[in-house]
Amino acid sequence: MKATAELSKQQLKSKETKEKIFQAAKRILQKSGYENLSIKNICEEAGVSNGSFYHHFKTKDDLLSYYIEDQPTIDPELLDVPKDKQTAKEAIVGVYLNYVAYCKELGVDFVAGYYTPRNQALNPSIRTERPYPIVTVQRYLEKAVAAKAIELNLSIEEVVTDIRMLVIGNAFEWALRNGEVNFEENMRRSISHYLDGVLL
Amino acid sequence: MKATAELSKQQLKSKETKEKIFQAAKRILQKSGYENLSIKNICEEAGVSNGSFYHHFKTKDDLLSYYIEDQPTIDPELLDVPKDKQTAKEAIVGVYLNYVAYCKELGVDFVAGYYTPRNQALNPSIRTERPYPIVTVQRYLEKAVAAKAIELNLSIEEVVTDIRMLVIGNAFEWALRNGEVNFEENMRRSISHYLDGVLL
Amino acid sequence: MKATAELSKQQLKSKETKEKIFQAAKRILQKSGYENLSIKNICEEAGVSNGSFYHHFKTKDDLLSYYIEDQPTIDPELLDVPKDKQTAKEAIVGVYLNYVAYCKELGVDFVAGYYTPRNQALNPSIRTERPYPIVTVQRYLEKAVAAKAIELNLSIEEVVTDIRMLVIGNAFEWALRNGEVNFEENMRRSISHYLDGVLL
Amino acid sequence: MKATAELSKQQLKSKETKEKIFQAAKRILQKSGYENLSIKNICEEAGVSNGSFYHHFKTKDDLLSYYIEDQPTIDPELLDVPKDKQTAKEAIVGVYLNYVAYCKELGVDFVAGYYTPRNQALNPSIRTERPYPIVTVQRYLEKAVAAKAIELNLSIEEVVTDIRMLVIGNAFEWALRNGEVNFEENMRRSISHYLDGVLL
DNA sequence: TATGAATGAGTCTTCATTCAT
DNA sequence: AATGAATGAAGACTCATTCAT
Repeated sequence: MKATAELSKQQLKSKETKEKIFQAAKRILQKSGYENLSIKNICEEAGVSNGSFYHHFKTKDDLLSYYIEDQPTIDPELLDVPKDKQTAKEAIVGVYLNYVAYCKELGVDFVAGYYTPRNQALNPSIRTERPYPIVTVQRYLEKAVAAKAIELNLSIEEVVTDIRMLVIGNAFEWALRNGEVNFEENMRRSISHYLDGVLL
Repeated sequence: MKATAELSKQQLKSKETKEKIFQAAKRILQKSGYENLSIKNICEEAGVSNGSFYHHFKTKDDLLSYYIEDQPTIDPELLDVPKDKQTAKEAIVGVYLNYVAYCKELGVDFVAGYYTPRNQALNPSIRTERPYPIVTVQRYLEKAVAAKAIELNLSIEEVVTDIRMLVIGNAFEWALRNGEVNFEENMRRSISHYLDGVLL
Repeated sequence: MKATAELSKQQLKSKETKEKIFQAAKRILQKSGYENLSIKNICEEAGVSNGSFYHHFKTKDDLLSYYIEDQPTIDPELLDVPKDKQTAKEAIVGVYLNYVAYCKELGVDFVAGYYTPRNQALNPSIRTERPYPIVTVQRYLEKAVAAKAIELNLSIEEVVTDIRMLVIGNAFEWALRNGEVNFEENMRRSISHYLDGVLL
Repeated sequence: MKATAELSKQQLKSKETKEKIFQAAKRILQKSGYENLSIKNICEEAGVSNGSFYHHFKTKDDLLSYYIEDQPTIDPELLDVPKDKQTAKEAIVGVYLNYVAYCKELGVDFVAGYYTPRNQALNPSIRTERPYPIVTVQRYLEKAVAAKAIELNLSIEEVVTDIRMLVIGNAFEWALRNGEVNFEENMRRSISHYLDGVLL
C-alpha cells in the first residue's frame, strides 16, 4: 500500500474494471431487466472474466447493493431539528425529491429492472448499515421527536415503514408507466398527505 | 366430435387431469412458493406425468396466467354509500384486506415474481376493463363524494394514485421480506393514516 | 405401467442408460480416481446428457451408493445359528471373504478411488437400510447371542464397530499397496484374531 | 549468499511469512475443515497476499506435505521393556492414543482429506525412514519378544500389519462420521481386544 | 520479497421443453 | 390421453494458478 493519496497504475486499472462491471450491469438492467442479469451476461457485457467479477464483488447481490450505496444521501446531521410540523414535512419530502432525482439519473429502464422484490439488495433488513434515504429520515424523526418539535400518532418505526412503502410505490408507478407520470409531484403529494395523517 | 353438451368419458378425464395440475400448482405456490414451482414439482404433486402437463398447458406461463383471472373482487355496486368519513375509511381498508388475503393465497414468491414494473398487467392505464380493487375504490369514492358523504382535499384521481402506490409498496415490502412482516397490519395502518391526511 | 413382468422397449432403454452411467462412473473411478469423478466426466464417458444423469440419479452420492447396493451380500437368514465359537468365527470371516471377492471384482483402482472418508456413501449411519455385510454380521451375532451359542465380552454394537473398522483398514491397505498384499489372508487373520479377543 | 548461520533480516521475514501461512492453514483445517482450505482462505487467514503463497509453496499439496513432518512420535527407546502382557497392551494403546490426539489437532476434515489410498505418504513400505507410530510399535514388540516378556501367536510382521489396518480403520471411521464418534474409546477398545487375541 | 488483479475452466444442480411410445 | 426418458443450456459460484508491478 502506498502512503500517497495517488493510486498506482494497477489500482487505477482495478478501479476501472470494477466500474466496467458496474456499468455493464446497469446496461443489462436497462436493456433486458433483472431476470437477464446473470453473472455470465454481466461479464460478457463488461468484457471481463468471470473470476474477475468475483474478485471485485462478493456476490451478485453485493454488486446490486452498490447502486444504492452510490445513491447520494443527505447526512441526517445536516438536517436541522425542525421548528414545527410544516418544516419537518418539507425536510422529509426534500429527502425523497433528492431520491427522485437519483432515480431519474439511473433511468426508467434501470429502475424498472431494479425494482423487483427478488432483488434482495433492496431489503433494508439485510444490509442496514447502508445509507438509505430512509435511514436519514428515521434519524431525523428521532431527533425531532426527542426535541418535542413534532408529535406522532404512530411509532417512528411504523411511520418509517409506511414511508418506505409509499416511496417504493412511487418509484414502481413511475417505472411501470415508463416515466410518463409526474414523479416529483406524486412523491411530494403522497408523502405530504400521509404525514398530514400522522403528524399531530 | 359430439354435438351434445355432455362430455365423453375421455373428455371428462382430461378435464380432471387439467384440474389436478391446476390445483397442484396452487398448493405448491402456497406451501413452498414460486421458486419451487417447477414442472417436475407440479407433476409430482398432481400425480401426473411430465408429458401430461404439456398436453394440457402450452408452457408454465400459460398455466400461471389462469391464476390472474381468478382474482376475487368486490363489486363496487355492493358497497353502500358511506354515511361518514370513518365508514368510508373502513370500506376502503376492507377492500385491500381482501386483496391481502388474495396475495397470501397466491403465495409470497408468486407475488415476488409478479410485482415487477416490467409486468404491464399491473398497469391500470392499459387494461382498465379489469375489475382491479382500485377500480372498486375509485367508483366508491366517486359515489361517496357525489352523495356528499365525504370530502377530499385532493382530486379523486390523485387519491386513487396515492392509494395504488401505497398498496403496491405494501405488497412489495411483504414480498421483499419474504412474507415476514405483518401484511394486514401494514396495509390497514398505512392506508388508514393516509386517508386521515386526505379526508376532511 | 404394464401389468406384465416384461419391460417395455422404453423401460429397457432406460435401464440401459442407467447402467451406462453406472459403468462410466466405475471406469472413471478406476482410471483417475474419486477426485476426477465429476458429473460432466461421467456423462461424457457414458455418452449421455447431463440432464439424463439427474433423471436416473438424485445426486452424485446417490449414484455412488449404488455400488454398495450392488454388492453381493449373504442373507442373514441363511446363516445358521452357530453351534460354537469356532463356527461363528468362520461364518463371519466367510462374510468378509465374500466382500474381498467383490472388491477384487471392482478392481484396486476403483477401491482406491472409492475408499475416501469424503465418500458419504460409505457412511452406514446415513443409509442404514442398505444390506451392508456388516448388517448381516450384526443380525448373525444377535441371533447367536440370543441362542446362547456364543458369549461376548463387549456389546454387539462395539464388536460390530470394531469389525467394520478392521474391514475398512483391510481394504484400505490392499488399495494403498496397489493390490500387492494377500487381501484374503489379511482379512481372515485380522478378523479371526480380533474375534479371539472378544468371543468367550 | 551468506556463509554464516545467521539469517539476514529479509530471510527472517521470509521465514516468518512461511510460518504464518503454515499456521493459518492449520487453523483453517481445524476450524472449518479441509473443504474450506482454499488458497484464498489461507491467505486471508494469514494476512498475506495470494502471490506470496506461491512464492513460498509450489502448490497446495506442497504445503500439506509439511504436516507429515510435524507428527509427534514416541521414541521407541523411551518405552521400557514391558514386564507383562498387560503392560505391553497399555503401552501400545498409549502410542495410538497419542496418535488420536494428533489427528484431533489436525482436525477431522484434514484427516478426511488425508486418508485416501491414493495418498502414498500413508504407505509405510515407501517411506520407512519416517517415525510413524507403527514403527515405534514394531520396535517395541521386537524388544519385548526378545526379552521374553511377551509371546505372540502370530509373527510380529503380521501383528503390525493388523494393528496398522485397525488404526487406519479407526481414523477412517472417525473422519467418515465427521468426528461424531468416540475416537479414543474406539481406538483403545479395538486395539486392546485385538491384542487379547494375539498375546499369549 | 510481496502484492493483488486477472483468468477461465470447473463445481453440482435445476429447468422447461420435446418426443417416441 | 398419457407416459417418462432424454436433452443441454443456464444458474451462481469456487478454484488454483499466473503475472505485471
